[in-house]
Amino acid sequence: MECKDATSVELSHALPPRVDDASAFLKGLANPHRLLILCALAQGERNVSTLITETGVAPASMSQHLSKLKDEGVVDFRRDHRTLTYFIAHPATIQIMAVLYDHFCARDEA
Amino acid sequence: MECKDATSVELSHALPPRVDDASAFLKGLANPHRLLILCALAQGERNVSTLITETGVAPASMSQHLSKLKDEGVVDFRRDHRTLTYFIAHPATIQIMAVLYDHFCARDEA
DNA sequence: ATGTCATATCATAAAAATATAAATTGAAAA
DNA sequence: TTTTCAATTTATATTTTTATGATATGACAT
Repeated sequence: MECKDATSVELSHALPPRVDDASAFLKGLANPHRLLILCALAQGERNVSTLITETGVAPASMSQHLSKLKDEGVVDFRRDHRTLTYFIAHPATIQIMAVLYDHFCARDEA
Repeated sequence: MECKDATSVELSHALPPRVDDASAFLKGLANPHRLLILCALAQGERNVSTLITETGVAPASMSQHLSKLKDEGVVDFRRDHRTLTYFIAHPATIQIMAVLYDHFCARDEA
């Protein structure tokens, strides 16, 4: 059996034991502000101040969102002098955003 | 510019106006029971009783989950005699589940 | 018309997610 | 060592999500 792509058979047999992890990961992305943050990070790494400016999300809220994204392994950060630089750490993130783009942006759909 | 796949440029420019819709769609999938339901539906259409048996989700809860999935356009149903047959209505759903499979099942990752 | 069965809806309670304001940390400049 | 600044943490209120039990709907068989 091929294992590179997911068929409906694999989805229904292999995914169920992992639905908790998978849904936790999806929950990490399933918020407008976090998607906005990830759109910014998709262009390249950003420090927190920049993310706050670019997205308009309030500082405390930003910290909480970044913390949640970090907990789920979606992003990671590095310390540069006294700023924290965040970046997308998980390849699945970009893949899922690509599906969203295809669905909501590439075609003109309500 | 190519439009078939999403680059980081497209993600950061095209997705932001649609983050509310995109995150609503993701929220539809971001629950263990709903993922379980979708895994069953990935094998083929199912009536509600079958879904209840296969997933172990309680009837009232099942109705609410199906209702939410329907609201987001993830699934749709058809009436057969006196049972309702649900099926996956959105192609993006399978694509996202395939990404989850790749990430959580194809590789052995914690 | 009555009963049965599949499914949905309602009402409610408990848990999780989110935003905001205030206080804290901690690295670096002065 | 005091100040400053970036970012986080804490506390709290609001909203959203979810599960459960009870009730309702609606198609079909009797």
